[in-house]
Amino acid sequence: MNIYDVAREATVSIGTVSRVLNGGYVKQATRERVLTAIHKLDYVPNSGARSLGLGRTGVLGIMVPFFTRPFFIEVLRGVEMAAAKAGHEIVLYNVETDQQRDNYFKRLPMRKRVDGLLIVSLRPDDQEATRIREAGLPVVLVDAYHPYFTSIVVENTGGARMAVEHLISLGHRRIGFVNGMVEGAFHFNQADDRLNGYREALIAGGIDFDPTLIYVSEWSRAGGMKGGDALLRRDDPPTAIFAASDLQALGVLEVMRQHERNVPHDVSIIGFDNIELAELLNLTTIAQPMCEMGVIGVEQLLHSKDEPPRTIQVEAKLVQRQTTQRLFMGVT
Amino acid sequence: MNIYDVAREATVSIGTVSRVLNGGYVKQATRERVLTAIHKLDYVPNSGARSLGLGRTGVLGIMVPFFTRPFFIEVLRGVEMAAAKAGHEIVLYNVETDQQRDNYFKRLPMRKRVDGLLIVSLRPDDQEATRIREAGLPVVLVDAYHPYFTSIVVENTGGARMAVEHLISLGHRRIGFVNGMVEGAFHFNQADDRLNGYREALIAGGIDFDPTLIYVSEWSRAGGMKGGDALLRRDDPPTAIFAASDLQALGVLEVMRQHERNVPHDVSIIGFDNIELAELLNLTTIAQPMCEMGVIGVEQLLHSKDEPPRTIQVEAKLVQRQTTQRLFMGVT
DNA sequence: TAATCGGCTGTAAGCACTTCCACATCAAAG
DNA sequence: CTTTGATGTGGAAGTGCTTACAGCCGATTA
Repeated sequence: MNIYDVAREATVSIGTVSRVLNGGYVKQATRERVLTAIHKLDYVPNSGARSLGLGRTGVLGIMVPFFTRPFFIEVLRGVEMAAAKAGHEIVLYNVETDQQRDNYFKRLPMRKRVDGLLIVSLRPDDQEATRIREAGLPVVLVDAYHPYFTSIVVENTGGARMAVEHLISLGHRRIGFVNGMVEGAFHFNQADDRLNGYREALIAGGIDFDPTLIYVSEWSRAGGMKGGDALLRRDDPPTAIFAASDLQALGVLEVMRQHERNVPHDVSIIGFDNIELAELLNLTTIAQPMCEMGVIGVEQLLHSKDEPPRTIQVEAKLVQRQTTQRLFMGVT
Repeated sequence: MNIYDVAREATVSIGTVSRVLNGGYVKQATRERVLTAIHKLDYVPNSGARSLGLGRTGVLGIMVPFFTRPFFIEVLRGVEMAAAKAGHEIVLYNVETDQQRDNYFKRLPMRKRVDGLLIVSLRPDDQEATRIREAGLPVVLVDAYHPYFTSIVVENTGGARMAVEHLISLGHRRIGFVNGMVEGAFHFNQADDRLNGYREALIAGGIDFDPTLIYVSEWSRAGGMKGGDALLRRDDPPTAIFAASDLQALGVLEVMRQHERNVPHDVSIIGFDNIELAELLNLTTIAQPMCEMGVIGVEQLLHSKDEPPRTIQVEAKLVQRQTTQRLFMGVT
């Protein structure tokens, strides 16, 4: 079942069938004959051959680490929506190991399996970036930054500052920070920015920056638990904790519950991301428009072919819920 | 940059290059020359041309409704793991509307873009099934059943029975059921099975089956809230509620909290699925091996080409947590 | 020395499309 | 009645790969 069968059925040439399919001069009567034949034979063009002739595939790749984490799911949701709307399919490249990451960065761009590649939370090094650019594949980064590519990031520094300012405004002065870590060679670079925001807010609030109040862990609930635990065991545990992601914040909450510390009475907690669970558990957090970032990413991928790369910064917003409150001063 | 360039660089024919890539008789010295050329030119075969010549694509399709829901994410995780292990890519076909569903069922199988298609929680009607089978594309169903295809399902009836038996064993006799509904024309058929399990358990426990204790809603938290609310407003609200999915159970929990009913003291709640959130919120539930179902699905897709379709039933397990307890008999 | 054989390689024919080019058709214009 | 131009159409080349087939070479065998 191929284009020749259709051509024979409709008594036209394959060129005409192709023109009906792709748009081009075809007389109305002929077009209808061809369409009838297509319908009758239940013909659907072979997409491999199509992309070979066309030079494009109609497929967008999305490369993402640990795609089951809520943040990535939300981005993915945006990507899927935008891609579907534009008539593109998406293939998922999940990255869980350094090897996978390197492998994808090395081969993916030149295989021409996808028309464009969206890279989430992963940063190519300069050599990889150069090769990708030379391969000519459109690439957009989401939640990551590289000067060679259009990048979509939330205001990480500003968001973190906002979180800590919020805590300071509530009277807290000993503020712990559970930051995210570089997992393998994935080159997350959000952690640095959020650390800067944390520091800036402290300094602006006239509070000494104390590195021992910082715990660096995986971007996961388990990671958050480690951080919460470490901070809790101090002689002078912080009265408030800022976690670099909601998932980590949930881990901190969990630890507080285990140790029977009341949140927010004994300790205030604020996260970052505003995943669905945050709402469910009433977690105060800094929201970033995750889904929208995916949408913007796809739009950039599709509609800004030859424009120079630019960085699009999206806004972070404080979402106040029940896990932060004014510091209770039993004794000054 | 194509296979001819490599052939020229290595002073061999394209046939030899192809043989190096795909395995075949090539003298060691020649092979090395070719590999050097490939490396030097940074050559990666064009996958469109490859699949055209090869007749297969190395891609698996996964068709799934509302993929962001936790259940589907878990299945997807299994699918991704198994596909990656087998060296296949996956393309995601998300279904949110009847139109998308029909469209995919109509065209997907004959486009040959994928080597196999995994359909999750969606049931083709007989006509669609016939066309798919005739197209010759391997198809496996997960969490859905059709006699034409290998299907992987949890023991829905048994699981539901287990849930209700658990409640009965705790002394409950007025047991509400928030079941899932058919959303659009998606033909979920789990709801019927779970209803049967509910009924069976009641009858076995000598309890009258009361249809007014059943509320049918979307498979979502919002749906669960509606159900919980409806059951709560009765003159004789149930002392225990079984929800057909954890997401719905969470909605019920939410409503109970809003109305200041203590769970499990005032009312016991049990869900179905055992999503990650269930553990987080201490929800008693019936676990189904979601991730594993995805893995099995892919394995079946890849390794059981010409075997007759069969139904693989996986086990459901009761996971007791904190949302169910023995009925407190203030007054008999 | 000639026949045979296995390892290795080049050639060319697919695979199923798209698209360029040339040519045909037909109406309006000259 | 011829020219022009727009509209339609068929044929063929091109897309980048796989693989069947035939042929070559050197070593083994008769």
